[in-house]
Amino acid sequence: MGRAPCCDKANVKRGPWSPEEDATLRSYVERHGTGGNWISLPQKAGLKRCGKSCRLRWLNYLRPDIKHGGFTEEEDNIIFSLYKTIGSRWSVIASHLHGRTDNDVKNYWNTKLMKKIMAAGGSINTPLSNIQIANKLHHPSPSPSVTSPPAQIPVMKTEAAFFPVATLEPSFPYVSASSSSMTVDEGFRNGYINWIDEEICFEQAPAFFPELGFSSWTELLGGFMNDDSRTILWPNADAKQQGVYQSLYS
DNA sequence: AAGCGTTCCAACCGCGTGAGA
DNA sequence: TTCTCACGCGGTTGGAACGCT
Repeated sequence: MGRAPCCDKANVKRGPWSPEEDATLRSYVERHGTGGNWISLPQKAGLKRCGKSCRLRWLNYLRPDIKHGGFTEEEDNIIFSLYKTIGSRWSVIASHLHGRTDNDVKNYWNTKLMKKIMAAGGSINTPLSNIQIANKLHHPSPSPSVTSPPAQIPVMKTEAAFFPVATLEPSFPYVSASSSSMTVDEGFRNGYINWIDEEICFEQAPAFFPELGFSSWTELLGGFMNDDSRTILWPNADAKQQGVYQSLYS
């Protein structure tokens, strides 16, 4: 059984928005705000649209602070840098670009920037995402893979247990400066590890590898490697001082 | 000018999350 | 504690616009 639809599809208009609909929505939101409820907004505003559709139209197109037009080189650099650090978390990336939406950034990346970078000889190595790690737990495979997992894998609750990303943000970016990077073995020896939940690290980790599809910590950490494949993109020192990181093999 | 393939982006879809009942 | 429901997100799709032959 599928998910219940958010609205009556038969009675709502779909497809491109007309200028009249744009005007109606803009006028309504400017006068009344969203009221914290997009679902009921279309009816109040007199639009035959799904609430989700209204929300998307407003956020991605009608909002007054939206920046339209081409991306600057500075924006390119920010997107590329963040993508390499955190992967396809478009809303986070967009939050670093004033006036850009996640949809904008995602489209720009998929249609232009990625090709531009590849054409320039760049490599696009992203961290092994939280979802990918968690996906391995729930969908173990014999051979490790760093390709994107199938969409919509229900792993989010597990993800939080593995990677306390929320604890780290907004100062989460890994540092890759040579002074802050080290080999995997050094990392373990020095007791910097890890992002992984304490209970799992200390009590369950060794048993996890076959199930996760990894044969070692090194393999798991491969997704966080620098381009030279020998050093880790390492979390910053602040996070360590905050006690977020604990020794695995101390 | 017509036909075809490609690119781009607005919009949709379905899921996880979190607030509140 | 459990359930419900709206929100926000990332992935995907459809079709208009564009470019090439």
